[in-house]
Amino acid sequence: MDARSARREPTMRDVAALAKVSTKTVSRVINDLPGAGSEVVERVRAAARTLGYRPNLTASSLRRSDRRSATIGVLLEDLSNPFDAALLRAVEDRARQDGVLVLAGSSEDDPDLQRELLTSLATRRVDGIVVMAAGGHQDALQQERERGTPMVLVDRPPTFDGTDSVTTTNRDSSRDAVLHLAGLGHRRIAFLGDRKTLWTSQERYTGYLEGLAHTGLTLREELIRTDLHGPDAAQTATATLLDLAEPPTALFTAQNLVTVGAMRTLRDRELHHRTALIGFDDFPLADMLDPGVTVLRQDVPALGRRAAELIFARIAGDQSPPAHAVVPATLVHRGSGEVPPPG
Amino acid sequence: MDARSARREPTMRDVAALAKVSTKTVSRVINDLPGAGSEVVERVRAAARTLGYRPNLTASSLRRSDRRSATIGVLLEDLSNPFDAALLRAVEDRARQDGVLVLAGSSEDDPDLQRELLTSLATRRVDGIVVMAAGGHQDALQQERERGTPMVLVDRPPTFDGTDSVTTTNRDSSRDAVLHLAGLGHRRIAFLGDRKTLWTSQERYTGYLEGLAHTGLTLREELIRTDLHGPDAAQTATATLLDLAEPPTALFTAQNLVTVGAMRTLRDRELHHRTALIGFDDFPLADMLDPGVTVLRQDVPALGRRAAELIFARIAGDQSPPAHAVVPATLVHRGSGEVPPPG
DNA sequence: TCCTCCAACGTCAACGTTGACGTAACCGGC
DNA sequence: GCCGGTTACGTCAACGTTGACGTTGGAGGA
Repeated sequence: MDARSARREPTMRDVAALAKVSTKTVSRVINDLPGAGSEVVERVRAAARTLGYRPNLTASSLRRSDRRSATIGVLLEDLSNPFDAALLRAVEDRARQDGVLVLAGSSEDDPDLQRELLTSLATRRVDGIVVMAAGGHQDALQQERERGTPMVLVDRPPTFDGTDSVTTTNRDSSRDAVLHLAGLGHRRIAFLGDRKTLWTSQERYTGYLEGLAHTGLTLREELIRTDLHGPDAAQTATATLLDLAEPPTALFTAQNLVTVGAMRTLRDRELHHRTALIGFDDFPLADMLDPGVTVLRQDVPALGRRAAELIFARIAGDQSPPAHAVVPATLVHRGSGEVPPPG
Repeated sequence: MDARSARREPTMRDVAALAKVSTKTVSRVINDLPGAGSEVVERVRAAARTLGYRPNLTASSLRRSDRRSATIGVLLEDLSNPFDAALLRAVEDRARQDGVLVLAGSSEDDPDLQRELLTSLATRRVDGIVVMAAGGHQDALQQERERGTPMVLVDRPPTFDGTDSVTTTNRDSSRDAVLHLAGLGHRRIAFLGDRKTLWTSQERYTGYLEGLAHTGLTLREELIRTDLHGPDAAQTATATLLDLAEPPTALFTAQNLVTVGAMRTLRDRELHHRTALIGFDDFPLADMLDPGVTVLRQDVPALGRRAAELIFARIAGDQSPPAHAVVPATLVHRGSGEVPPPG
């Protein structure tokens, strides 16, 4: 019960002394290496058990030739965000298979903070890093990569060469959403997007444009709202859209919280059954609302799994050219995206 | 771009050679210790910069007298669960202040898996552990604690002595919810609970009983449903309740997913405006539903912050008697809990 | 002038472990 | 009985860093 200083952790030397062998032999037994007789193995095991010996991985990885720390870093934007949390969990599940533990951090989408976390991981000599790149420059990531650290980018691709990535079909799926709305007869489809610096936002906007172009709709600048930071901004932006002389009949909200904000305004104005809405990113209870919210659902576990597979392949020494995996998002029809235009 | 084996990480020796000083002096400069002249400091800094030197924390912590790894472990039930994710994030935020990184793991509420993760953390010599104890025995936790590892339990208290904990007012808040419902005139208040092995479930059930007792309502066994594992079980359980000859007029759902399941059934039967509902644990969009869902909201960030404060105090050597912090949950009125009994 | 003291360095060993290599004992074969 | 090979150990040094403890030179005081 005392402070940890009270008891000293037993070392191989202690075990060796008790088992009356050399530390090297203890090492062999602990690591299941050949070169120890069965009787000695038993003696060492017994000694380790009675002392409560547990190997010191930091010492081990310092000395080992492969230098593995059996630890990887996962740098996301915000661990409390359900999207990020699901990603982390998927990576963790894969890591566990290899007995690897995960150091997790939130970059807050701040390149400086990300750089700090990156060096923090580096000083701990992690075997690899899975990272959701913060907006703005990726200098720190590139530098880390050029030092040879295995790295995989998730959700957003690298702006430099030679690094694996796993992303969602942001552009194609956004286009599909617009096509779906246009197919119902909507002609004035608004776009509400997140911070423009985010790659995903840009892609989804591009997809929106492609959707318009494919259906021969003209782009109306007044129907575009970007840089919406959180639900409140989205809520007021939606209000300004609905106040237009010719308001949109359908909304494409390119991010989770933006969708929520837009929904609030529609609901306040009792337009939720008369204005179509498709959101990017699924969220819990989207089906319980009235109408159910039609969304583009990302396969987050697949995203994480893929990223984990890639990083572990690189750690294992895979030298193949950089992979850029793309995981499809699917349109989930729940009602809000199926509201027809008035008239 | 090659494998990491290509380039060797520069060490203090390399920096020392370039700056023409001893490694010890480099150590002094890196750690901002006195005993290095300003000119030498500059030379060493320059050398470190040109070589891209970064200290090796594993070697450092192996050698240092305090043995700090500047890393703590956080073992939760499921990192992808929003509750757990918010907890992790709160701990991370506090940890960052001390330059400490967080090793995160999901125990799946499985004591064996938790034990494995625990030894994984132990071999990495983490400075402390924040853990959401898995149901069943806490032997592994107790053993780890008895070895002297600083430890704080969150959300569920220890079944052994001498360890800090942070929990929510499960019992009192549950009682308040029942009192609130009874105050509106409800006489048949059902209880729907999670796995009975969970301490939180038991507490919430006890609070329910206290609530009944305080208002002179008699306990009706047929209104109790426990061991509901996820929304589906809750959904069917709610159906059986509503099929009773004398169905409940109010539901107290003691967990997140149970609340969701109950809501689905109420909605299916179009009883959501006629049956009162209070749930334990808030969830996103609870206010967007119709009616808004009245919940007992736990202050998850406070829970995490408190746990982090406790663990860092212990790591810093705090020897005061075990603390058992309790964070209040608050009743958030949104409508579903304010539905009066029929008649 | 000499001695003390301190700042600014350096030397050495050790943290717990493992790679490289040494060695003694034993086995089978001729 | 000797030789080559193998098995089961042990010895030693090193991984990168820092604590303990030197050493040096110069400032300052008596």
